[in-house]
Amino acid sequence: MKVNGIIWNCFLLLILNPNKNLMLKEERQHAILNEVELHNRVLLTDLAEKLDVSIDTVRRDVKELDAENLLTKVHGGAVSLGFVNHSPARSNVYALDKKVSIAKKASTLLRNNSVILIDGGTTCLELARLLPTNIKLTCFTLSLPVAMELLGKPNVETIFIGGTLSRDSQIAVGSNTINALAQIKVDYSFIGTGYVDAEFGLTEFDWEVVQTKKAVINASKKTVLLCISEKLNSQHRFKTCDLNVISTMVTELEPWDKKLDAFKNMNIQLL
Amino acid sequence: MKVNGIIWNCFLLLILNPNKNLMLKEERQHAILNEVELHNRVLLTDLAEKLDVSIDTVRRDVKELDAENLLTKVHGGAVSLGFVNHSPARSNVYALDKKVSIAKKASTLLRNNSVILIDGGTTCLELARLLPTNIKLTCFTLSLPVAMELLGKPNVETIFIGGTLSRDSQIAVGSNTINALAQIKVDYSFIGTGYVDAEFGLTEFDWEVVQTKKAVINASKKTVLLCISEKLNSQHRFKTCDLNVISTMVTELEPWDKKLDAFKNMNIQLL
DNA sequence: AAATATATTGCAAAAAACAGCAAAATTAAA
DNA sequence: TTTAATTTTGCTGTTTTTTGCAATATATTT
Repeated sequence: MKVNGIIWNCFLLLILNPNKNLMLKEERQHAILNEVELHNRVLLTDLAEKLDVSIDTVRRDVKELDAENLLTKVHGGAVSLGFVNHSPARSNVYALDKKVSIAKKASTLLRNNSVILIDGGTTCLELARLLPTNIKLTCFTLSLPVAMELLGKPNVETIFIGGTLSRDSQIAVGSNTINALAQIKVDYSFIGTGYVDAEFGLTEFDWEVVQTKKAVINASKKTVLLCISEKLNSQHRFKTCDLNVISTMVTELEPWDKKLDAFKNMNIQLL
Repeated sequence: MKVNGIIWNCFLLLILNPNKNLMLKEERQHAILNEVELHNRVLLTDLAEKLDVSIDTVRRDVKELDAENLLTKVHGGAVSLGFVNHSPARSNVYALDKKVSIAKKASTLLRNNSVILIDGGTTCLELARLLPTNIKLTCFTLSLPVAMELLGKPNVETIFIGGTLSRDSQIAVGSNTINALAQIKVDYSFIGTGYVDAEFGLTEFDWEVVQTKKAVINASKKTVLLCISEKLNSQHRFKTCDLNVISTMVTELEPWDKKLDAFKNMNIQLL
């Protein structure tokens, strides 16, 4: 009788479990936070689809997370705190240790008197922070936080590429910026990306950011992509470029890691 | 894989069930804790099933464990302690000092759809911070901190004038900046100054900054000087301009204050 | 100004939490 | 061993929380 009940429950479990992906609210909010930290910006509709709940639920979750100061709710979506919060204390950068290791590896590419360009995003910001102090650099940037960081480096001459400022990415965008970029050619540009896929290349959430990144790539002899492995094999709406325009890709993984297999025969230096 | 786990649980249940009476409360709570630590989260219903006790019992257990701070009880289940995010709890408390009154007075000059330029310096930064939120503005700036501040204003479109960044003043300077400024004409520019004197005009410590400020003044129909009274009647090496090119001077003093006597018959609006 | 997208609000169904109570199990004492 | 006291457990009905839906309001874009 009792055993019958157990068998019955087992049966039910077997039948029903694959269908229902039951999720705790906390778990869901955790996933949302993760997504926001990873991509800096997400749409409520995308979240709802990904988590398989109604948009209302996602909206309520985001509202709560915003109230707890864990992210910033914006019209139609949410952005990470780091993007609107200009506090020098970046203790809450997502996957900071990975980004630090990426930045360290990337900085080995630098030579004395190199002319470089550093893009926006938390990984690039980390590079700016960890630039070696023993070599002289001329550094262009269009990111406000990166520029702030570079000002603290005595060995770096910083040139800000002006233009209309994008609120959430905190970088200069628009025609002005693109024109200014057209007039320079740097040795290396270090760029981040919202999403990267071996097949679809680099993609972004924001169309204007894509235009700017394209101009950045054109303004550099070699382009270095800084990207934590979590972003590999993801994609979004707007395409920046194919992977073959990237000279070097830096992740926190060892170059021979299996996760990088898809990128190995693509004429990209893996670091 | 998931199904295998379920089958395995069923099997365990069937085997172990006759012994279930041996399971003490403490033992059960230990099992719950184990499950939570293992999977970071757990549903009460799953626990009840797994441990073959009523949901109420599990609930009470989880409640106790929560009271002992061994896990965190949430609606529908429990999550491990490390799982819940401890909020960074940023406290954005910034003290409003005397410059606020200057900034407030200056902001009364603004009209809807005004195109303005805000210079660097702490007083100008305060203006950026206190810009009214109810009128739309297009705002140029060459100051990094001001730009950061402006990004937080939803009603302000911010354009950064690029150029080489000056380390100590945190503004863009140099030929690039001056060229860019030559191409715009704003309604109002709000500038600070290192030193001001009724006779000698505006002077600065830094030659490059002077060049930039000159270009700013040229790029504006009207120039507003923001200046705390402490700076009145002081001068330095490099001259920016005479006082007669200034349209409005804003101090924290009342316009009729005796300290402003020297500026009263100079065709300058005192605010 | 119209059209679209996003927010807000109220509501109802489902799930979960809670409080009180009685049966069962455990413990303590005779 | 038996009995009484205490704790634990499961059940019931009620309250609260969560969630999705629909209608309305607000915001954004064209």
